[in-house]
Amino acid sequence: MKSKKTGTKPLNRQSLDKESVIRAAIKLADEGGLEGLSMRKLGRALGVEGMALYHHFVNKEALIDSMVDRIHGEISVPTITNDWRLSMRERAISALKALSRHTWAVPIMESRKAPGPLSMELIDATIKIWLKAGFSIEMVAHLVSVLDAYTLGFAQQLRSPTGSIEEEAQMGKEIMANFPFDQYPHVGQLVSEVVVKAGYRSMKEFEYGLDLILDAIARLEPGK
Amino acid sequence: MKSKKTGTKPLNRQSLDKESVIRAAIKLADEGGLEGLSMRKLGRALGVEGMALYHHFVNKEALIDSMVDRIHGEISVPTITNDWRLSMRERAISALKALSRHTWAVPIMESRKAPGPLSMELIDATIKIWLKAGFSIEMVAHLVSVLDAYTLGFAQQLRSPTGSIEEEAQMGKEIMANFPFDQYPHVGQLVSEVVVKAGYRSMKEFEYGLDLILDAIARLEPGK
DNA sequence: TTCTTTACTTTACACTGTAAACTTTACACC
DNA sequence: GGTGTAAAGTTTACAGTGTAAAGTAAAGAA
Repeated sequence: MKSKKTGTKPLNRQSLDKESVIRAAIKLADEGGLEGLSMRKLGRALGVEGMALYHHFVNKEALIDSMVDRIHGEISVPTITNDWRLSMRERAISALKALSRHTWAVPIMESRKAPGPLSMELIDATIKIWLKAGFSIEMVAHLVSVLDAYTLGFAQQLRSPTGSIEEEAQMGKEIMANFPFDQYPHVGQLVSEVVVKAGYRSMKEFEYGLDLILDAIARLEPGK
Repeated sequence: MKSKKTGTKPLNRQSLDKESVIRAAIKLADEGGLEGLSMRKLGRALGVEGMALYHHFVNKEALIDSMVDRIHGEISVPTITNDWRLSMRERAISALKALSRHTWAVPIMESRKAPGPLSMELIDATIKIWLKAGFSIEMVAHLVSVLDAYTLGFAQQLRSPTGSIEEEAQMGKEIMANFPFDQYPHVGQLVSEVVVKAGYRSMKEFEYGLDLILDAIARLEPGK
């Protein structure tokens, strides 16, 4: 508490480093969801007591912040081209892929208190492209909002309670077996004629809405 | 376990009924989020021990299923008119209002194992309108998907960690105060020129994207 | 009065996040 | 070397969680 002349900071032995903790935490969450991630389990996975993690993260929230930022980092930062449509299409598809790899992240992607550097990087590059395409800053806000909302919402809809695709297919059949067609005829039609098909709620389905929105934006392009 | 000739079912004294439990649970979740809702707290709010609730719901999941269905019930079922655009616009706005009243519900709206009757009612009526407008059932699947994804995703973005609007405004100022403008110039521009303004992330912002999508759909209308 | 059914309570258990105090280790400086 | 310091990891503890299992009480039927 008194003098601290030691300029060189002592970097003691450490079996834990932030990066590997975050990686292990994401792995656990991928397997068992966010509620399947506990500090003790995570510690065990790293060969350490749960409390040891508190030397690297002030609390679980901080750890989750880092996890979320790393997911943002998995979304490919759009490169500057003269084709904003292509850039944005790729960005959205990359985002959806990242989110479906880590469905636990979907509900918390946009609602963290402290946006990390990777997410800032991504959003900055995105805005830059819109501006380069000639849209006003107010317009850019609208465009980012609508595209991110659609992507996030679609990813949300992918989150099934079962998890695996096979289980979902199995469940779909069970639902069909005793579906009250007389009560909800239109849902019945949609389920039996469309939903049951493989590929529903797939990347193709996502791209349909994405292109619909991108087309609409293209019609707003300045100078068109 | 043997004979049960008693035709009249004995409805003993009961201080609890499903409906009021669900209402109280929603109130608790509105105030403290889903993670602020515990069986014991809910019991306390109802003047009863937490375990008493398990006579009305097999477990907490079942209770949450009921809560979610009730939120679906707060979304106004679109009425049949000859103007699908108006119906769908109202439906989406009503949905967003319901979701912003109950932000805890957003991440779990579409991912429940057992869709309740109120949500089935709503989706059935919605599909009916699309079909009446002349869209094919495959197309209806696309349209429902894109509109619900956008609505859900926008609601998701409304979920702030702080909760109250005032707190958010306060936080916005703090962020602005030491924002690294040199590092993320474009985000900086967007934040300082658009985000800070009141009304960003408001119903108006939602309607912008909504109309963009509805316009795009209108261009696909059969016979146009 | 006694029996049955149901609503609710009590007790218990394994699990959660994390505060506080402890032990161990590694280096800096004498 | 010895000594001091600080960080890394462990132990213990506490309040809170969902819920299984067993107990209690009250209302109606016989």
